[in-house]
Amino acid sequence: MSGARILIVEDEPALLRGLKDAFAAKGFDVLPAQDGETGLAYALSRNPHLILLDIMLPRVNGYEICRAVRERGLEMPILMLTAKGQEEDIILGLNLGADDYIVKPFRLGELTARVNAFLRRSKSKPAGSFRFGDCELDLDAHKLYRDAAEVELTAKEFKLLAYFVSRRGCALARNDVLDAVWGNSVIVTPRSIDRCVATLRAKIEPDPRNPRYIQTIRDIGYRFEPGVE
Amino acid sequence: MSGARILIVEDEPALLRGLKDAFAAKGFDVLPAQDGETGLAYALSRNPHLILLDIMLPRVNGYEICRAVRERGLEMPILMLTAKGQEEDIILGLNLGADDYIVKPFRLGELTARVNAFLRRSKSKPAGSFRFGDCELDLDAHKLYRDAAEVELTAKEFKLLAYFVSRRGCALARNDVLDAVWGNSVIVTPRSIDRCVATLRAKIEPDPRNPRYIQTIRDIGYRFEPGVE
DNA sequence: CATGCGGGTAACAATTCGGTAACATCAGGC
DNA sequence: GCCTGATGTTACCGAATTGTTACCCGCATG
Repeated sequence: MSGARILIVEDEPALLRGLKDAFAAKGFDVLPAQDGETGLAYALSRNPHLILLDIMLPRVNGYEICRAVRERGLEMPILMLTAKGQEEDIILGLNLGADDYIVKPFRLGELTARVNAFLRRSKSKPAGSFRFGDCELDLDAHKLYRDAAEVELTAKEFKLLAYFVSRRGCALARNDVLDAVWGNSVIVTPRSIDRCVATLRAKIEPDPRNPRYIQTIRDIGYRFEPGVE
Repeated sequence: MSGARILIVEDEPALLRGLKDAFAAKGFDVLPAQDGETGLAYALSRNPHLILLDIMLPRVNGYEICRAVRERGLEMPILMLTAKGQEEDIILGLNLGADDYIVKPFRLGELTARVNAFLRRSKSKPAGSFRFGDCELDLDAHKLYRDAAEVELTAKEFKLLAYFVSRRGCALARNDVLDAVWGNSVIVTPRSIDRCVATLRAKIEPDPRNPRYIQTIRDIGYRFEPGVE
């Protein structure tokens, strides 16, 4: 998480300095702003990964900054940081597109934990690994393990399984699967899906004749259900 | 418009009920759980779009649920909801993969604003689900649950029920139903509708001979009435 | 060039779904 | 209360969908 660029907009010099030092010490790249105008300018021009935003600011207040940022389609997390603890203020802030609303005085530990929580979420991590039943799909290494033994998957099978995993629990129409796994430009018989599903089942299902993970929905397509073990 | 599915895990009956009613009134589909064990089972099997999680729970506590959910690669927002306001608790919760940590007592308005903020941010726009009586129709998974038990629906039945749900409370002429569910190109006997309605009733009505949800309007067609509880 | 493999198609079997028909029942008009 | 048309119910069958097996084509490799 280190290396993330955080914009901190806070007009009180002592607090701004404290926050700046604290986050810088944790390895963040801090962008400090002492008033609303420069804060907004930074938000729009420097593409911070996250914004800590005081509300009571000279020139442009935090609400306006929040709205302006969202109006331009920017979607980085915004954490409002303020002494105004009235419920209406909080709701207003959240409805303007803020993601969190932290009331002063706050503890630094909690603040950084919340910041990390948001950065963790916004960091896209398509890779990783996923476990279901006695299988583990390693998305980084492109490998499937079953009971700690590696199972060979062909490229198509892997892509299909990865797609299933990413949309677990959802009914997937044949056309969606075709678009996502085969690509919408290629022209293949829809039966190719069934074929590929069959080979996948043979490799991951405890009982391929009675599929448990890859269920078929007649007239629709398939659904991948890791389920509860 | 069907709403997002929210899992609420809370052991105090009064609070659970209050939250359930409040969110249901806002159009959410609420999945209530009174203890950690069922909460975890729901979280893993029912794919909620967001989880409200009490920490102090009988059997399995909120931290464990949170960790178990994240370990399986599930990424829905988790909002912890608890009386433990110590900074260490908050940090622990957030580091375990929770997205927000709300200290009791809290205001309902603030809670719903935070819930909305997270749902707004979640990228995919799921179709959501819809609850009526003891049934829940999951539009994403193409599944129907009745009393937490899955009921198998055929593709036609599902499409018909989904259409009914989308036009709940309206009188629906046979021709409208035919166009919407069968497609205006296919030519079928109007009786096919009755047939399909009959099988649907058998699956969702408490007393299929005295339909409560799918009412027939003589000489017109049908009307789906989820009713109030 | 043979060989092996990935993966797509074709053919066949098994299953299920959904339409239709036929009969029963119900509701409303007279 | 009877008649009539509309809807509920049941049974059945054709057809479409999917599972399964076999085969073929293109490509990489030695």
